Amino acid sequence: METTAYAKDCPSRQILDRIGDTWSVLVVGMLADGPQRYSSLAKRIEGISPKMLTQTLRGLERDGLIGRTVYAEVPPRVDYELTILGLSLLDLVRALSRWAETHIGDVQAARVAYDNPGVRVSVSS
Amino acid sequence: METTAYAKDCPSRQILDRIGDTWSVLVVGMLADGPQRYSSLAKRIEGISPKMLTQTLRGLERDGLIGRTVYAEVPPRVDYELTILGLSLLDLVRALSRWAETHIGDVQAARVAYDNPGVRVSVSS
DNA sequence: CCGTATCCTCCTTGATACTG
DNA sequence: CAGTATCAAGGAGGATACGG
Repeated sequence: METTAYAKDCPSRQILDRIGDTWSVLVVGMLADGPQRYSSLAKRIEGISPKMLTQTLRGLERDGLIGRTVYAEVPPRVDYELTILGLSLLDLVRALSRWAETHIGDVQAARVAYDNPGVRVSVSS
Repeated sequence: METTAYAKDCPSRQILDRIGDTWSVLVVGMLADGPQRYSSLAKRIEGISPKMLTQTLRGLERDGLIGRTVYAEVPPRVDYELTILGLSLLDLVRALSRWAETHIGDVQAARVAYDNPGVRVSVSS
């Protein structure tokens, strides 16, 4: 029952959980372009609901990956930006992207092979 | 509705999905020690159910990350091992671990700060 | 403008019993 | 030994209406 003492404490798992989260990665990617407001992020990240956007931003802020600045203006204005730590994570995400772009071909080929057992490529007779 | 054209096609997302998966990472980590049988993995990965183990192994196999070898013996014997591609992914996972170990302190400190607003560290008066 | 509150649905996972 | 089949439960996420 108590199962995975591993999953909870392990630093890698905590980071993986964040990095494995779709919206978090997208938000960090967007903020790579510079500080942005809530509404800007909402518009640019297609398909995200206010609930998920807020939830994602709070999580990233809590982990010290992004900063949140409230301007005392009317109408209200809130900017989010990457922290140094967030920029460092961005590097990591980009390393991941590089790996993905390099190897996705192999993965997809493997999938095709797995899904079509016994089929030879480009051999008709 | 159709939302994220992004999420589905993007190579990064596909790899992230795999890497973000707890059991997949654990299995890959176990196989870093060399080829192993199903039962060995089941025993060493605490808390995993046969269903999830099989499901995870199939997924990794389909993506070309691990190989599966069946020996015609009695009792049955099946070995799993990392492929070259799987070893490459292992490198990536280790890079992630390194980042995590390096920065987890910052993240945890940020969390404490976030969860205890206004509290100053080590200042009692 | 920047969110929060609510409801609801699906999907993943877990537990467990069983088979080739 | 190496899985498969089945069922139930929980939580993550989407849609949406409303508040400061």
